[in-house]
Amino acid sequence: MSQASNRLEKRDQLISTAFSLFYRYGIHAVGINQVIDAAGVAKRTLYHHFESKEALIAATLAYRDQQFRTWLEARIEQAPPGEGALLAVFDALNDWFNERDEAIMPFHGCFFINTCAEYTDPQNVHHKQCQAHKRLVGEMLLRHAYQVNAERADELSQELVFLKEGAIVQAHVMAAPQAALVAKGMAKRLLQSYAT
Amino acid sequence: MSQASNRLEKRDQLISTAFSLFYRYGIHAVGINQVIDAAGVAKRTLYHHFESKEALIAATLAYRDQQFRTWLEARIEQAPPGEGALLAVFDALNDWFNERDEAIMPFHGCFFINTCAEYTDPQNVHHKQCQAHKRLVGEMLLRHAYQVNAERADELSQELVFLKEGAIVQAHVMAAPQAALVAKGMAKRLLQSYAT
DNA sequence: CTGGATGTATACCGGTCTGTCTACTTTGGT
DNA sequence: ACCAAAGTAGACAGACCGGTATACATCCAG
Repeated sequence: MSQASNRLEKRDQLISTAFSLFYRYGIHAVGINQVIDAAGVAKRTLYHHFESKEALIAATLAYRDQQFRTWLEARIEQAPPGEGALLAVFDALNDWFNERDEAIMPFHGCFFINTCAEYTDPQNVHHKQCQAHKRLVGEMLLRHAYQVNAERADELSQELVFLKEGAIVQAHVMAAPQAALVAKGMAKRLLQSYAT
Repeated sequence: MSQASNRLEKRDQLISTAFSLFYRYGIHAVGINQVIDAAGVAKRTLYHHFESKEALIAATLAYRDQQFRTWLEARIEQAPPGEGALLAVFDALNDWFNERDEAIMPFHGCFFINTCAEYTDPQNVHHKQCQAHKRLVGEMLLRHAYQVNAERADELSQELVFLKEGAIVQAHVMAAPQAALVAKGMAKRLLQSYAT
């Protein structure tokens, strides 16, 4: 057993526990005491690793950003490049919504949209961090859109983002896990109109 | 001066004040004391009209549901029926995002999406109330979609809802008020493919 | 003209919030 | 073997939470 890392893992333990609680119950609704109890860690330890709750929130957003983009990138790479890759996004969403992919379970909406809902001011630190995440995901789609239609890649990827966000909201708010399939159908027709 | 209604208006005053605060800062972030201070009302008065904060939240959601649907309905009715009405939705969104319509200012995202983000469990009372609102808005679109393509009205309205939700999220999270125009462009092409 | 509904102001209750502090233990690299 | 880093448990501070209680004022309908 790696005792050495056991110590250093406390930080990650706190982050992943905080993420699970924030994601499920919302950030304001979860107190620091809940986090440390669930993580099985002393309060002092939390404040050893993080200056404040704000810092923990920032770390949680960074953690999820990494996890989510790594997951989506992997799902896309398994598909054929170009159109296949872009449609694979919606298959990935489908598995996410239906909690069929362990790597990204469970589903309680988009953590970043949810966080922006709690910090509605676009100038807010956390809101900005969510924007940065969405920008990176958008750029990911853009790279693949480039394979489909280089001249209109910006347009195409932007429109696909709309379908993606719409699907996530619909799946969460309406508890409609089939939303990804509707969005995929729309995406297919969109791709046809962009085919070169 | 109508002193009689002055009394009865306190309830509405509380609701509209609570809405403004909840909408801007999130529900969990706003305390009951903030609400009564902003409304200029005694705490006893709040608890005379509402059993609890939960009850105030419910009333706030009902108030916004009414306000929003009345506003959107009016905006749609001003446009020619059928396609015009459906496209008018996106013009309305455009004015909302850009805070050009006093009747619906300001813009901090969709109150119902935001509330679902704070109460992620679809079984939660408030989450369900948000679903009900979205269902009513969806039915509103459905009625107009029926004028465009009676056989495929369900499909069409559902797809327009995706564009609408996508636009709202994009406008809020990315602070991109032009999102409504992108969505309108997509909607136009969608309507072409549904034209009878 | 009186009584009940609605309002005011303010103190209070028990609990929880973030964050600090004390005092002690475990661990691992040098 | 030793010391700094990282950990533990838990009390504490001061603010704020939702909600109740007390005591009194205003208003209007029967």
